[in-house]
Amino acid sequence: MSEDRRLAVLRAIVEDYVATQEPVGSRMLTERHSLGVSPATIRNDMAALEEAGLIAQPHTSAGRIPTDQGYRLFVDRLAQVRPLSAPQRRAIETFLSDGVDLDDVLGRAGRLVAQLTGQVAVVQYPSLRRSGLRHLELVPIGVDRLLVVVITDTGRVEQRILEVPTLAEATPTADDGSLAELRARLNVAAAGKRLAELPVAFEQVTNEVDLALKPLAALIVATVVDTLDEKNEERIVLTGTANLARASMRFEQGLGPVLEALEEQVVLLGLLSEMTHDATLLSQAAPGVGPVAVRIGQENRHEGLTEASVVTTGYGPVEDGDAVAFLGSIGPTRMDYPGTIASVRAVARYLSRVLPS
Amino acid sequence: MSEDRRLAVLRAIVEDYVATQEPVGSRMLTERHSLGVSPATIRNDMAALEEAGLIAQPHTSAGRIPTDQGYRLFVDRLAQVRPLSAPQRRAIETFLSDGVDLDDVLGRAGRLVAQLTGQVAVVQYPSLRRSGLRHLELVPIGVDRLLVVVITDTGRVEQRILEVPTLAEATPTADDGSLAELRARLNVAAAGKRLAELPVAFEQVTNEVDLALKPLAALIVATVVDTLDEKNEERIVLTGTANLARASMRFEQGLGPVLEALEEQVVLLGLLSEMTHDATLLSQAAPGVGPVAVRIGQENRHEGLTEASVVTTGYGPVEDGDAVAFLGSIGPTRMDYPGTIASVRAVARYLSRVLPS
DNA sequence: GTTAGCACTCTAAGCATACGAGTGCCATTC
DNA sequence: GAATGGCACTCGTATGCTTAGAGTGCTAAC
Repeated sequence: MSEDRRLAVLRAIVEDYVATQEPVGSRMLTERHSLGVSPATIRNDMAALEEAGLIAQPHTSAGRIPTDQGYRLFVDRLAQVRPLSAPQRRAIETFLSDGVDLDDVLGRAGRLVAQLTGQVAVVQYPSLRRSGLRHLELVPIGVDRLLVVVITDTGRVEQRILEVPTLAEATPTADDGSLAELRARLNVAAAGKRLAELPVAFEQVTNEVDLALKPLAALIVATVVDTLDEKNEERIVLTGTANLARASMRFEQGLGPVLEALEEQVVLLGLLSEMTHDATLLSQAAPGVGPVAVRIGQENRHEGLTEASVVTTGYGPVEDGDAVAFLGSIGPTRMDYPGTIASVRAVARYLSRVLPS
Repeated sequence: MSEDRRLAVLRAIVEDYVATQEPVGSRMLTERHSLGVSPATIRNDMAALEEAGLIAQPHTSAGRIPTDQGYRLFVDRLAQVRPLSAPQRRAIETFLSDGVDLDDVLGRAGRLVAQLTGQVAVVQYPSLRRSGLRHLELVPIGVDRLLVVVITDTGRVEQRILEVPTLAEATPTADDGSLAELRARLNVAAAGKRLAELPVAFEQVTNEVDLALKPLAALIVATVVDTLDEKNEERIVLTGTANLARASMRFEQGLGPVLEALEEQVVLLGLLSEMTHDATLLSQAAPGVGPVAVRIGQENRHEGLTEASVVTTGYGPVEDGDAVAFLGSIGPTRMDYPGTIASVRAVARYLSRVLPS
């Protein structure tokens, strides 16, 4: 009994099932794929595959469908990379480079992935902590408020309004002059640093600065640090939710749980960060391209996502082996893995190229 | 035949149908509501209501369900305002005031509406054109780029990166000094103006400024104007899409079309702006509260929304009779209109109060 | 190791029946 | 004239039954 043919059968089952959405039997298989053997032989192989937990039958007299483990094996060893067509690539590139700012570019990236994969796209904004600070701006508003604007080298802009009831009293000289000084000092201190390193750098500034400015400086530093707080630092865009509805029949339990899971950004963020660090899930790191991570069905620890698979990859500059941000596609376990992987990877690559440098 | 009782019957039908999701017959009606008449009488009334196009029966031997026009009449004349409970109000207020910045506050508002109504919430960011400019910031990036940050008095921050290949040449003095001057001039010119009026004000600055700075100034002005361009100026957040799935059975045609419609921001924006100007759809403008607009089923011109109703109201400061932005809730035609209206109105009110002033 | 044949299983589809909720109408009552 | 009780009628849904077909597992032959 040839091991190779068994795997060929598994691949055929996965491909057919993904294409037709229906359990595939031994006869169909021999008809559609030229395996060179009879249905009976296939049946034997299928029995073995089922024994190995790679396929299963929904009910006794139905064809086979791949299990999560079957998909896993398919993705890891059987899937053939199918690069996008040249026109597709060009479309991606031009569409992305038309973006006017970060919001726009990431929005476009999401729409691209959603359209290419026919699934839900998820795009994570560049991590604040891993970004560098490009500029810190302080804008006084009225008499007792201060707008703190943080601009990263990845193009993210975060702002926070600061109530400074003591702005006028404690720093009577805090006209634009001394505020400008403070701004200049902070910017110098932050130059070239990553945002995660800022607290330390800023502390020094707080110490060096005029006594009168100290409380204000401390407040500003606290705000910036708070802005970088784990909870607030990540931001995610979802696109293509409508695609889910079109594929709703593919979810046994309805898409309620799936939508719920997707709506909880916490869940998504957890998922993404897990996938980043889980090396065993990384698949086919082609040369020159970041690895693509795939999570299949139950591998997502989340209850609402047991019937879904997630395909992600990093984009943007890579630092310390970790990419700055991630994007991916989410769909039913029975998805077109090669196509999804190719799309996600392509968009990520062009996105990295287009992003403000 | 009492006209009053007929309307009472309509109200009862709407309320029962919304509650049970099933066509309501004459018997049920007499059992659940004390109308003081027999089923036979109700049947006569129902025949009249059907004649008037206010109710219909899905099939010959089923109960009646309200038509879009039936809901319309219910909303306009029969719905009783049901204010939220005191704890609910307090919850809204505290939850909203915990927001740290505009993004956060509007996100919270969306989640509130979604949770209160059990439907999809839509929140429009304060219109840029109707906002005032609080501050315009110019940040040089590298040698040939300029980051233009526009901060409105409604708390919105929009940024755009400007490629200025001639920054170094055309304005060799364009160190921080002359840039600061330009910034100062622009800010002075813009003081107190609404963003829509900026182009005119800025043109003057462009004329007054040093010859060397002119091209740069023109470029900046063009960028700001472009940022305010109709297409880019509006931004919308959707929340609670998962709620749709839970109510998916209420949409005959599945929620595919609905999700598609919601995902097209253009559609939503059109809808919102139409509703703003369509006075005939405004319902019950209670004293001291902005009017709430309701669109029912086919009244939404959009194909995907024929089975959906939209409830919106303005929030934020009112200028020239128009609110600065809108928020609302979208659900199946068979929704709890009084509840939805109350929730939307309440959140809008507190939102207006909490927003940065 | 592969194949053909065959009995067996189980689902989906079709169909006929029965049930019941609800209506419309008419004759009757107040 | 409005409200009511009674009654025949409609029609969708649930139920039970049968059938067709796809697919399997097993065994014996190649």
